[in-house]
Amino acid sequence: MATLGDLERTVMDLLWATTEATTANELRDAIAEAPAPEAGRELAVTTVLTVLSRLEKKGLVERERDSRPHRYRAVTSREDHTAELMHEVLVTAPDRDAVLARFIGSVSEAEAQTLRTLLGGS
Amino acid sequence: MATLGDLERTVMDLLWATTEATTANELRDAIAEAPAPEAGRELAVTTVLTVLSRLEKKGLVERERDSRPHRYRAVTSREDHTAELMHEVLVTAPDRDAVLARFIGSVSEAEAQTLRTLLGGS
DNA sequence: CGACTCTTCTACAGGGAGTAGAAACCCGTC
DNA sequence: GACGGGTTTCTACTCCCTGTAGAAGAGTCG
Repeated sequence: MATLGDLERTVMDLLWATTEATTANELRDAIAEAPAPEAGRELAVTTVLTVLSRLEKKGLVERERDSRPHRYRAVTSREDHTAELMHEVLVTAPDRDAVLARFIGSVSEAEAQTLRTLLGGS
Repeated sequence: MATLGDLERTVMDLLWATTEATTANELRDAIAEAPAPEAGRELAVTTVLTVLSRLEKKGLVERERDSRPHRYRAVTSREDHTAELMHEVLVTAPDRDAVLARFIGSVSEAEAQTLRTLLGGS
């Protein structure tokens, strides 16, 4: 299961936040001007590039190699990725129904309502 | 998010498979005689003890310190643990409803049915 | 060609996990 | 009360992942 480091996570969050393909330099700047938790981290652009390469290897990011400063974009949306992770976790247990039962117990009422709607009648 | 290594996972699987508190030696033997993936790994008992200590530190395992060969047991059931992990993953995304929508799309029909039942009418 | 920018290579430190030996501990027995 | 054998704790080492970045290589525009 692809687990992300802090910086990798930060980069993915930025990529997920936009539909535009982004350059390493733009990401570098975005990280520097980020809010609270990431408080102006002045990273070298090579650092960002290394992280992007690793994310690419993990299949989370793809790059446009032909545009001059390469541009990167997330392969899947954050929602797809998160849902996929949840599913991966789910299938690690033999008794999935039991897991789902506990899981349902842990979500808010609003989320439960969302689920009812999603699951439709029948 | 407490992510487990291979051996840690193997140990947890064994502890989850029984309600009995188990000793390091018993675990060592169980691993050696395990099926397919774990094909007879002859570990030193100290190795198992180290892993158990780490699992204890992670809060996944507790031990009976007073019984002579210490006995270990899983703190939560596999199902609880898995459901908790799923929830942790879910809350990493800002748009949880969207994640749930994707998630529902990824489960089997049988599981969807289970969810409908769990969520009850209304 | 030359200067500048961008990318790739290479490297290192720090931390988690697998693995286990050495040392310390506990208890029953001679 | 010291000895021996099983237990537990300490310490350590390796490997891999992640954060971090410099040095070297490559592409581009004048």
